[in-house]
Amino acid sequence: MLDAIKYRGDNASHALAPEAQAPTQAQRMSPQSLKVACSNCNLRELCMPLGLSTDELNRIDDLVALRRKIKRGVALFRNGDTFTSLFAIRTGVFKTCVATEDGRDQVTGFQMAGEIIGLDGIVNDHHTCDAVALEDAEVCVMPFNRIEELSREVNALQHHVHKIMSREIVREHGVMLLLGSMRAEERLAAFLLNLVQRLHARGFSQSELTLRMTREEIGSYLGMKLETVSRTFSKFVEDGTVEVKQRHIRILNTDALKRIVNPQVCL
Amino acid sequence: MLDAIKYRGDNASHALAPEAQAPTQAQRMSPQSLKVACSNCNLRELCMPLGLSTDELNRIDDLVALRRKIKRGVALFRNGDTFTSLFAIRTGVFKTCVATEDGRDQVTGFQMAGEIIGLDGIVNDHHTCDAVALEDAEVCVMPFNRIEELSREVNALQHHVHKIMSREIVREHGVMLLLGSMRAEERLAAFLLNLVQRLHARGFSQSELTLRMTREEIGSYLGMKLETVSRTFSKFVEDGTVEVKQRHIRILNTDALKRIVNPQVCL
DNA sequence: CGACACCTTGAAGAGGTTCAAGAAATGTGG
DNA sequence: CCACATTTCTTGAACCTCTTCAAGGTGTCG
Repeated sequence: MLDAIKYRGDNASHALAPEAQAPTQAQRMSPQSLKVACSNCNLRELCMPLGLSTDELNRIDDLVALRRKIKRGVALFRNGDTFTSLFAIRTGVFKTCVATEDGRDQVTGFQMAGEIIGLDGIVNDHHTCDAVALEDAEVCVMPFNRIEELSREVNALQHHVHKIMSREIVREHGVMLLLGSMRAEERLAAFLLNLVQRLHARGFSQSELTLRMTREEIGSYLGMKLETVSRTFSKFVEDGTVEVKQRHIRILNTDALKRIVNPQVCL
Repeated sequence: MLDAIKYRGDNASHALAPEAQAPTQAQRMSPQSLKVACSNCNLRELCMPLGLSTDELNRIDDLVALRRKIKRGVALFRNGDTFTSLFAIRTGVFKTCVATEDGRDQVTGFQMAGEIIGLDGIVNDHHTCDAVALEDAEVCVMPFNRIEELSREVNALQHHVHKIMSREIVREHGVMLLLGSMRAEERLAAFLLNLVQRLHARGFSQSELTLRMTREEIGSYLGMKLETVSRTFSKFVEDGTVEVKQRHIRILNTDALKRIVNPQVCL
């Protein structure tokens, strides 16, 4: 499903241990290169189209108006906020969530480096969900009118924007499938496999990960109560499928997880 | 949520009783106007941007390569099919559904006149879901490369495409909320309210509708078994909230349904 | 008119929730 | 740096909603 992204970060530990992160490339460079520049960004392959000419690349650098740092727990945008920009995540993990009028809410996704958030705001010029940083984070702010302008001129960018939105639609189909037809164990197994796969695509381990979200947030995303999440983790531990130390997870048996998600095919 | 569309069809009964439908405008017109033309289409306000110049309108007419009739039960496209075009529904209702490898499937939506399907195919040039007609239907086929071409030149079209995709993302957020945090009664009530609202936006009754899908399909969409759908309908009937005669539904107490969906706010 | 798909209803059972209590980790202020 | 408050996580027990299995009814179409 997810494109096979070959990404080698210069500091592959940053998302697992961001607090211990070395200075980023931009921070280390000379003043003039402090200018925001997609063409230099080590996440380029994740959020920008491939195969651009140098001219096109230079123009795309103008897409990012500024970078913004978001402290853990703070919202990048909230339901009702005026929509102006899309955001490309540079570091950190976000959750997005929607709410009913009577206060229940639902996490609709967890987003990490290279992913784009804010697409929900385009329809009505207002955001319809909250995006909250689950750890200190940094995003590139891309004013949407600039995106539209530039994508009229750079075909690859235009198509890239369409693909990003389509990918989000397809991702949500997957979540609907999960919420509509899977049982607790299957949901959590699918969740873990998805997370670890995305982290792996970013240069991290295939078997170890640190959750950036609470059991309650996982539960909200997966449509189950936090107690059920906890119990299901415990069951996986009993079965010897994973090791759980609070938020640190080590997957001991990937195949077992896959079998849980897809009983028929894998058995 | 949904735009307040003021649409007056010339034959307001067609979606409720399509088999008794009078000839469409195009069918009645002289040969030269048989050419597919958005500028003439009585659904234009639903699927095209507003406020175009006549020049722009004429160019948009070229978007639709052809119209295609789909018999009830037949797929417009299937998971795995090569993606080439988006489809604007002229008449009829479709369901879209995704499937796991081991055969379980999940209805991801029901689409009706003026709505656009096929967006899932953009990311990987292949469709990832099936779109099946629930009754005899007709769609406008819009090759996606033409859409991209033209939307580089017509800003309103470009923005319209973005809005359509964003709207779909927001809609799916709503479904996730439903699947993740509502109970059976709430889901079915929300489903009925949504359906009747969309039908009303198309010129139909606010209180009566004919379901085009089976209990099983409703159940799949809402993440519940067909028996539970049936039982929940029966409960609504007992409570005097709706009248159910097979697939014909009459809503007797809209407020009661709203209260079921939003207990706190409405009580 | 008979076959088939679809819908309804009942009874038993499973899976997940709710409520409750305690343990572990994390953050804060002195 | 430690004590305390707070948040987060785990586990148990009772309960409830929805599912499963089963049977019969209704409607539709060739």
